Amino acid sequence: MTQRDAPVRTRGDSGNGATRERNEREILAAAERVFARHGYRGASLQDIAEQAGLPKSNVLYYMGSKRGLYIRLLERMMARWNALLDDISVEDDPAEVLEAFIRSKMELSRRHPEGSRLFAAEILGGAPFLQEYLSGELRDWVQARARIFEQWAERGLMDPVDPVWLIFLIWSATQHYADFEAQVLGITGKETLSDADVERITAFLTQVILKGCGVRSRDDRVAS
Amino acid sequence: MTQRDAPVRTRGDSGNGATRERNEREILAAAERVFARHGYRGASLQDIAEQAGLPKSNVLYYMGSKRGLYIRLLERMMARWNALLDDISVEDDPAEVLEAFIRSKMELSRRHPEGSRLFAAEILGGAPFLQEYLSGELRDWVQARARIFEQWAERGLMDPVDPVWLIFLIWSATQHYADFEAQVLGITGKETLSDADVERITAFLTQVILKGCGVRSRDDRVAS
DNA sequence: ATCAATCCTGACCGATTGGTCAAGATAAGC
DNA sequence: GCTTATCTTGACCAATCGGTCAGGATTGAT
Repeated sequence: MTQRDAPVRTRGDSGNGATRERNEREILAAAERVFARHGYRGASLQDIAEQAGLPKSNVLYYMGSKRGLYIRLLERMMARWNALLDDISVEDDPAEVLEAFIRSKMELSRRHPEGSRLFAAEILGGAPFLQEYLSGELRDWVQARARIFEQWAERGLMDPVDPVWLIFLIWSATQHYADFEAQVLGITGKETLSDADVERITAFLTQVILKGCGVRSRDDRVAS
Repeated sequence: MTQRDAPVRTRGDSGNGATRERNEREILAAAERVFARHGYRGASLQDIAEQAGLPKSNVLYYMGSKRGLYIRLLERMMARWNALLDDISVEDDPAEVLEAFIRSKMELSRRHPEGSRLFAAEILGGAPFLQEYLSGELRDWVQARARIFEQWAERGLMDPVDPVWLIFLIWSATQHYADFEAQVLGITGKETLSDADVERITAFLTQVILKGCGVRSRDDRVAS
């Protein structure tokens, strides 16, 4: 019952510190795959350990517990997410902002499909570990964006659509290609989605959503 | 290893047949909840049995095996899905068809949120039980719709957008409110989505998607 | 070379997993 | 009232679960 100290590596990170780093990376990658595929309960440390090429004990040595490993993965994904949430202002061009919004979200789903699916599985299961984040940080972020969208609408730069539903629309449409990849591939008959496919999808979503919201570029504001 | 016959109830379904029916319904409902929340691997028969108010042995008596129960639930959900896939023709009005498409998909997600999440969890896990369905039946269905959308575009009734991406857009946007319910509620601060909320969301999606695809009603075809 | 800290892992733990089975309870047909 | 088929369930099984721990291997500083 004594607390096992997390190994603190103050110095000498070269040498075998490289092993540690590689092992941790391998474990995190394997765990992300397994948790994404089977959810928190359905994932087994044995499975994760095998995919990481390590004995199960070693996984626990590095990560402490299944729960801790899972939370660490969630936090890593939230960090990736926050990294692309730069501030926007009412003065920005709606078309540019929305396109950048769609594009960056699409890139995130593409660059980290397993993390995206891990997040999806967490929400699907009722978000037991993320409820605070959703109704706290993320909620504030959404509210802030929503207010800007409304101001754009007041200035006639876009239709007066409900900004929160708009954000959900963009999230769902972009996340779909990571979370439902199996469905997309099965229906299209492709084995993978190429960069060109993703580019076409991004362009399609941008076009439909911007047009659908009546977004006018700042340049042709006069010509309604 | 002898095959356990599925109890065949040829006659006398009244009387205690009602018990059977009620038990089966209860088990299926409980199983849908548990599988949706935790995925196939993460769900436990013990949990399902408790939620159904029956001993675990009884669940196995009715359903045979975990795998069989899961497949039965998937098939029930596919049946619900197929029930609203009525045929459409090039002669139909694109605006009407697309709105009905969005609306019926939205209603399905609302009426059977657990089933929707069960389906989502299956796809998230790589669709191990549904791959044939996806690359078979469903693919054909999508291709057929896609061809009609293209013909509408040729006739100038809508923009020449890629019809498959359009179908995915509608699927993702509507399914989002069931699958990511926890996120939607957390961010909006609501406890549930009311009928009025759903109606507003449906109207929003219809408006944005139809406008975004440049759908013109058959009536004002002349006035482009 | 020595010593202490860190790393690594096989053996093991109680709990839980999906599934089996035998035996008792219940109901229907004659 | 008896027989037969269906229903119900606690006891039980091997396998796997997350986690612990002792102790050997490895490493870096001196």
